Amino acid sequence: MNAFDVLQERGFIKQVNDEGLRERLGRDMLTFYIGFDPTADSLHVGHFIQLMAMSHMQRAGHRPIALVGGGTAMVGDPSGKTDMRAMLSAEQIDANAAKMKVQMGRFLDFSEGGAILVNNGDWLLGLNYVDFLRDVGVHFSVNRMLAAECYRNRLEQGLTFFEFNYMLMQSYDFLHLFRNYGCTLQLGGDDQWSNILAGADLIRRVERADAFAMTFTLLTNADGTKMGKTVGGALWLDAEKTSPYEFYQYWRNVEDQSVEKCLALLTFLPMERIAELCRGDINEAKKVLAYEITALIHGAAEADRAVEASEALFGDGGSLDNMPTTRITEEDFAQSDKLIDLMVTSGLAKSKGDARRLIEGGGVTLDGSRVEDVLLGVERQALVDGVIIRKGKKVFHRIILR
RNA sequence: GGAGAGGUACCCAAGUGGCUAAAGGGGGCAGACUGUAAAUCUGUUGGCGGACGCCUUCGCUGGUUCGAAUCCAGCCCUCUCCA
Repeated sequence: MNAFDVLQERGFIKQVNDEGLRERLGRDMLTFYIGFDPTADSLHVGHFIQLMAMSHMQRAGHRPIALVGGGTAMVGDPSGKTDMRAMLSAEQIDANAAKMKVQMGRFLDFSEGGAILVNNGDWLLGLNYVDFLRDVGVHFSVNRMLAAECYRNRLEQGLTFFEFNYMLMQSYDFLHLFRNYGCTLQLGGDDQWSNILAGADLIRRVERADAFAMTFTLLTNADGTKMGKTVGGALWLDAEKTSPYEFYQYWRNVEDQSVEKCLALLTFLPMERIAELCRGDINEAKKVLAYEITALIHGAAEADRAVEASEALFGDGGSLDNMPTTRITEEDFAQSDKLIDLMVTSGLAKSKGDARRLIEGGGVTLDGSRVEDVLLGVERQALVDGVIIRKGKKVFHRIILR
């Protein structure tokens, strides 16, 4: 099946610069790339959707290049941002890039003849300023750049010349990959549209060759806000930063309206199967969604454990072994046996005041019974056996004295 | 460099001497209703102590005052117009 059709059917495609792309994807093996900013030490859901797209493309026979922006991260993309980004050191960027590659390995086959990983720092950092201006800078019209959507709000907030150059750097990346790997297609999030287009235009001008641009839909909730936000910030793909249980729960709680979209974009289930699932009990479809995504990111074993823990808490049966657990020591217990203190040490409450308010509001349960007394102490023996504190409907924590 | 406007809690935003831990909205958290969904309604949203209480907070540093987010001085930062 044509990779273009697969991506379109699944709802990935937002914009394409040239109608001829579909035909090319059906006829030739194309080399394409997506850039990833190594600004954090883990990928998140926003990257996830792009990795899925790359994987679909690779399965259809095209060659992916994953570009880590070690050079561009030194500047920071101003698109859609309201402030200049914090600048990262070269060491941080390298460390982040290394972690990201491991995560990408779940989606891409980096073996011989497969996907390629490159770092644009390799060619950007050594550029000569004047040469660059003469070779690349001449092809850019400041007037047009300023008119671009991606700079609009920055014109009000203030945009430094430093950041203004980001577009040239990313465009040069595309040109470089075209020259060295025959890369003719760049994919990315829709916020990258201007940057990607600029690169394709550069190739057309300098090399007189076809270059394609395609962007993906942003994963949003029904109300238009970005999906993948959690209390702690982003929903990370790294198990250390977002536990498989939390990850599973996030998808288990996705709003009904988004289930079908997420199944199409974030799992490899066949479209017929997805349609069938969504025609049935949407709540069951959501379980499949959560399981599939978790298995994709963390492996089937972790996904099973997340399901087990969830069933233990929300349904009957299942095992409690996978619940977030805090162990306290005899000294901790000697300091205080108060429930509110346990809630603070386990992270269920930000402060004692917070814990107290939660109890007063009737939001805390200890081993299944609602807590009424703010000053409640917990028995030593109960703690040795392990108590389960529940905050609200969904947040559980086990505490064991040891 | 010159002129003007402004910096208040997670965000937006009111407040211009005591009644202000600081209106209102958003967001967050919790309760009710549900399906671990959405929508809706209610409560809550600085810290510490059982409560009456105490401590810290309105860009920063000093000052005036019995008393300051609020008045004064200096400094830092942001925006707008001019150069």
